[in-house]
Amino acid sequence: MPPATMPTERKQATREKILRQAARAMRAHGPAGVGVAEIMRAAGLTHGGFYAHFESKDDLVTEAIRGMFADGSARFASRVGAATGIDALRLWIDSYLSSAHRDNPGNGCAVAALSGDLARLNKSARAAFDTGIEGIVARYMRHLPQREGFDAQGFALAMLTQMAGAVAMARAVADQTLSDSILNAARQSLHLRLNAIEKAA
Amino acid sequence: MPPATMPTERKQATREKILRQAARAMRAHGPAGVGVAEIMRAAGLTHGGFYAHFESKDDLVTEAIRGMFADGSARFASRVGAATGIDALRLWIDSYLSSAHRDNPGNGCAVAALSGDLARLNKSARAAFDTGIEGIVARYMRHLPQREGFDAQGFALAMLTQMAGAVAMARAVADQTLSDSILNAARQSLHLRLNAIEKAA
DNA sequence: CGCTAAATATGATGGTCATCATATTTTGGA
DNA sequence: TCCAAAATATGATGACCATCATATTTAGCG
Repeated sequence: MPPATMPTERKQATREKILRQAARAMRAHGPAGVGVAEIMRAAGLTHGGFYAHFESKDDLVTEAIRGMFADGSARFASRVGAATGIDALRLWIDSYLSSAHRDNPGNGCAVAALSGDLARLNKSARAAFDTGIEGIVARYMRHLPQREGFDAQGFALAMLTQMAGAVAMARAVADQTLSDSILNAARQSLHLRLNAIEKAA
Repeated sequence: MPPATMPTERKQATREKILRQAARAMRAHGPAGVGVAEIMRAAGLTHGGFYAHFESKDDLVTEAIRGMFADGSARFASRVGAATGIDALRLWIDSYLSSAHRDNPGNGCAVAALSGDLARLNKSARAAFDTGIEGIVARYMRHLPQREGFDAQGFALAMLTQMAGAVAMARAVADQTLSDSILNAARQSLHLRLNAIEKAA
């Protein structure tokens, strides 16, 4: 009989299946826009067993947010490949500000999908979000020059808010032409700024 | 007896009181995060009379969004005063990316407050949002140079997504220092871009 | 093959919400 | 002062949701 702190493999797998579906549904419909029963159904289970895996829905939200940022980290690595420095960021920007990302919030960036909801979530969810954002900023900074007179952290933050804001707004508007213009404008703007950084090297 | 198409003044005033409270509460807690009863209570009424003023909650949401953009237009004029051109935009950026705006979503910009929720709202609410965004872009463009080789509309869109994204993220994070850094980074970034536009004149 | 504990399912409970039918109050004119 | 119509209030209905108590199923071990 394994102790309670060492869950069996089946339970662990089920927990991860729930988390995956929760992360997808919450990015698509908002944490409050999806019910426990629906998540469990998507995971191929029924609603009652939920509390064997999570203390509460709030607990699930927090864990799902952590998972989203982990996914995002993997996505960055996969999209950027072997590129480094400004070139890596250029690849990432084009992938992020794409219609594919806009049209698939369930598998996309947590910041773009959830920024609006987070102010209404509890402390632990917001702490998980903070940690995730700090991770993203650190990642961007690794690809930015560290030199006098250039605020790499400030640039990373501005870049992230620009990208997430653009995708959120591109999802919000109803008119597709306007939506495409939003993505293109942000992409253009970021490439210009990266060119300026490179030239000033 | 006035015809139904000419509402009495009292009814009109009540309708506007409801709309004002709805706009405030929805920006603070999201359209789905506030109930009809709560809005009516904030307006000094009880929940049942609501349907004498609005067809449905969705109808209220749409009308409230329209009102938020009208407020935003007035706020821009008031903050910018007599300034024009890039100087006007500089004043607006500093006002928008302030802790005062971040800490008061109920009276702030609809784009920053609602972008995340809009993808989940119905068609008419999203159409009202589109119209509002087009108005903002037109306003920004009036203060930008119209010259060859400069995409004023693109810049206006990029500026709006940067600002709204930064405020949304500044509201989302729990750590106040990080939140302040986000606002400062976006402000810095926008001022640099405006300086470049001015210098290239 | 059968037993035990873990894992999952069923069904219920209390709460909240939008909506609406009906009742009461308020207003402005005779 | 009183009345009709408009404006607002009361209370109910059905739907949905998180949570939980209890029942059933499944997996591994003897």
